[in-house]
Amino acid sequence: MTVQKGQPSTAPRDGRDDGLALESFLPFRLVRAAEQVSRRFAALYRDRHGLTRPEWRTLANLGQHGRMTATAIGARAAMHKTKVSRAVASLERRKWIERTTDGRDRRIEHIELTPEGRRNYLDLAELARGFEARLTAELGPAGAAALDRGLTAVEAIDQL
Amino acid sequence: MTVQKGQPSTAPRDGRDDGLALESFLPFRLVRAAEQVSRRFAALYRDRHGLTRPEWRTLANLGQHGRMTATAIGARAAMHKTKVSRAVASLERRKWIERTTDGRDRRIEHIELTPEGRRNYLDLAELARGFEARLTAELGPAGAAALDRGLTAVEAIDQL
DNA sequence: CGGCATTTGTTGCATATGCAACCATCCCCG
DNA sequence: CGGGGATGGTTGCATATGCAACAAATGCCG
Repeated sequence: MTVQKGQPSTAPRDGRDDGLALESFLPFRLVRAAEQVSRRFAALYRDRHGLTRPEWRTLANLGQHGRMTATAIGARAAMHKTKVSRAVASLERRKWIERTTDGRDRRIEHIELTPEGRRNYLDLAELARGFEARLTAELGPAGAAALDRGLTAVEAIDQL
Repeated sequence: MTVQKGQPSTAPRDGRDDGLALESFLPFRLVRAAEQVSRRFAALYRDRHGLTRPEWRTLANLGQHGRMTATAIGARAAMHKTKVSRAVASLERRKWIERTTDGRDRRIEHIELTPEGRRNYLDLAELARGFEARLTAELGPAGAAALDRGLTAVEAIDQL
């Protein structure tokens, strides 16, 4: 059987130049790698404290930077403002954070860890450092260095 | 003010060895890079054909490999079987694919592109190649090569 | 032969998410 | 002053997702 002009068959085209090899397609590989790593790390803080990813990221930012507004958290954590809003509400219910309305501009809320929140942040930070160390070890020195440079290149892109 | 032993302050700890610098934390960077790239590519096929990501991945696999089962699609596309099931149902409603129950094992369904499905696959494959070319150009030769090696290292991990 | 475990795929359910609309507040200027 | 527009944050709604339970079919093995 021969493929006719203008009547493409539905047979596989692996390797043909009009198709696509998904397993080497960069966006696919990037997402799959991110999901693989992220799921494993997320399982750690989920099992330990029942945190979601937006909550973990919010906590991590507050632990690192101290008092912040919700907008600032969203910018640093690359999260949609609704995610931040819900994560902050949840962490407040846990009493891991406190809000204070700004005195001059009452739209703004300053968010801050409570002592309990900080304790849990430090605990999770240690968990994170350990995870990253194991990950880096698995990647090997060359692999880890390459990934770092590759991600730096992606981070430098602001438009496609 | 001094931090007391056993009474940690809630002040920022940027750079201290008991905290975490999120902006250099590998899982975070990986997820953020993946989301940035993936969102832009997803916008292309969403605007062009109204496809979701599971639908795109299913189509890409069928286009590349020809007739497949749902399980095989899930394995290659790294998707949960419910995602595959729903994507297949949706593509079937569009008449881009057809199912055939296997003669010997009637649990198995063979899934295959229709001619219309193949046309759209080829169209999207071209879109994908163009996107990847632009992405690679933005990364630069060194960045793209580093990313490739880094992702290869991640792909080699099977356990943490 | 017959029952139990396995495999393939679907669906109910609860949660997570993004968008858009919204409220409250503030700022800019005419 | 005062109204239009911008900003900070929350919420309703529709969709997307994963998990667990499920049905159907098969195969293993006593």
